[in-house]
Amino acid sequence: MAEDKLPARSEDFSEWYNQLVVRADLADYAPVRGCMVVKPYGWALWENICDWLDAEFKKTGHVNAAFPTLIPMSFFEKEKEHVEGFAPELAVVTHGGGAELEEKLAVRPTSETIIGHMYSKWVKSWRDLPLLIVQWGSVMRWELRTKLFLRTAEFYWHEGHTAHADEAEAKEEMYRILDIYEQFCYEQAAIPVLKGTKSETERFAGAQITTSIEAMMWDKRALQSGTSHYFGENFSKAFDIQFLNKDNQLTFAQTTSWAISSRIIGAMIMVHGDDKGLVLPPRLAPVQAVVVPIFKNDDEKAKVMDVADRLFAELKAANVRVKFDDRDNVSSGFKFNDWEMRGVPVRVEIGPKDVEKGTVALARRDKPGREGKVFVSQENIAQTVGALLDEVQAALLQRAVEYRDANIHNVQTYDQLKEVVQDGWAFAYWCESTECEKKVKEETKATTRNIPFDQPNEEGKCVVCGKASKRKVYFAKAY
RNA sequence: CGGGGCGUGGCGCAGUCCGGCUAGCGCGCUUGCUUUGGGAGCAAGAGGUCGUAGGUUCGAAUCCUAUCGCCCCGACCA
Repeated sequence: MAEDKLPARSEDFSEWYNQLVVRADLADYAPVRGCMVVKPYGWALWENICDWLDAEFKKTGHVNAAFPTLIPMSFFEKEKEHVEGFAPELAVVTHGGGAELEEKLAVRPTSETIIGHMYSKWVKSWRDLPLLIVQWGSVMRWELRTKLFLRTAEFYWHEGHTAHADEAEAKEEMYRILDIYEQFCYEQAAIPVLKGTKSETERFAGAQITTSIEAMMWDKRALQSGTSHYFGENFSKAFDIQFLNKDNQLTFAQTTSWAISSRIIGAMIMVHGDDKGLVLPPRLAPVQAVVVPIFKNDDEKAKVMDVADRLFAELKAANVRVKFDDRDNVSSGFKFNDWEMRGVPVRVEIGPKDVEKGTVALARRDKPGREGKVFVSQENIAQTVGALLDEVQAALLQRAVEYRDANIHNVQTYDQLKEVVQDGWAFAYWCESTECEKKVKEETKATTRNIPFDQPNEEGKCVVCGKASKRKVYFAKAY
């Protein structure tokens, strides 16, 4: 049954990923080039991600709204850098109702322009600020090479767009959101991320400052997992977002935008997954525990089902997201493998021997095979499972932190840098010049990921050119 | 856009060079019986105008022409 197994993660990481996404039932290939269909299981995972973030945004004063999918082409021309950044990947609607349109419409690749246009109508007084709006939806970028969740032509996300009266407040907003993203990654997704500022070349088209969280995948490549931008007056000038301040002076608003996309699902796959399939962090897993009954004949079945039903009900009553696998057309061995492929954190196995002894077998997904299996009492099953879920959540994060830290290397020389980025991340002083950054990219394919905020106030030498430099940056090959 | 590969039941493929009978195989699917503590077995079934259009021929999955699409590697990217 070799064809039932995934390709080994260590043999062909890319193929492992491609097959895993489909076989874990997260998504399927759509009939449109580069697009995916997110299946119910994948969407349930996405909803759990969105629910947590949505609650945090609301706690911090944000509100949700919806803007159109289609944006007049002329809007893109208003901000020079923005149009240069996005024009190549726009999908454009040229016809409507059977006739050619007078003005072509772009399918939104991001919504700064149309939201900027509306903000100019809505912002007249300092009393209208801050304006803190989040849009949940999808956007489209005509990517040349796509991969499910990581880079598809259409992807799902939330995009926050805020307008503020002054610079300090806008910057505070940018950092506040980045902190929420960081907290989400550590506490919910069990993905350790590194916060920092993007270099000028890696900056969002039209931003003055782009901050990001960067995560290390299992193959040690970096994945930008969330971004938060400060625009200064770039967009408010382009779209004329002006208000009268308390001193009756006409002032341009300060704006920000920020996003986490469905790409974060790709990050979870590539950080936690193993040769048996997906491994989901308990807090976000659509199914946290699955009950698998095991029996040989009708007599056993009756006894086992009776207990399994009871345990299932207890777990459900304790608000564990639990599933009862009562399929009678597949063997229990098949079910074990099936739920492992889907990444369910805890499996509760109940067979005739357990019924006799008053036990169940608990298998934790992060430790496959016998190592992760323990027999526990049926008493207080919800408590036991709940504690195990917490343990798995913590173990996943710890493993990911250790892996990340073991593969980031401080480097002093350019030769060291070149070697390290072949299979890891390099952390080094950099003079922040585009030339040095470009040289590294051309010679190693590694790019600067971000410059961490908190750095000791020390002076070093740029790892590329040797010039005096104050801050260190992460270099890594990125997705 | 440059290089490479591929379109044949739901999926993965064989057959194409060298045209020939009713287009095969594995997985999956349906039904039945036996099974179920790590990917079960047997039996009987359902399912294909061979990417599309045209041409050559007594006869085309196979040869010719055109066309569409997909995948992989590179350049670009959340």
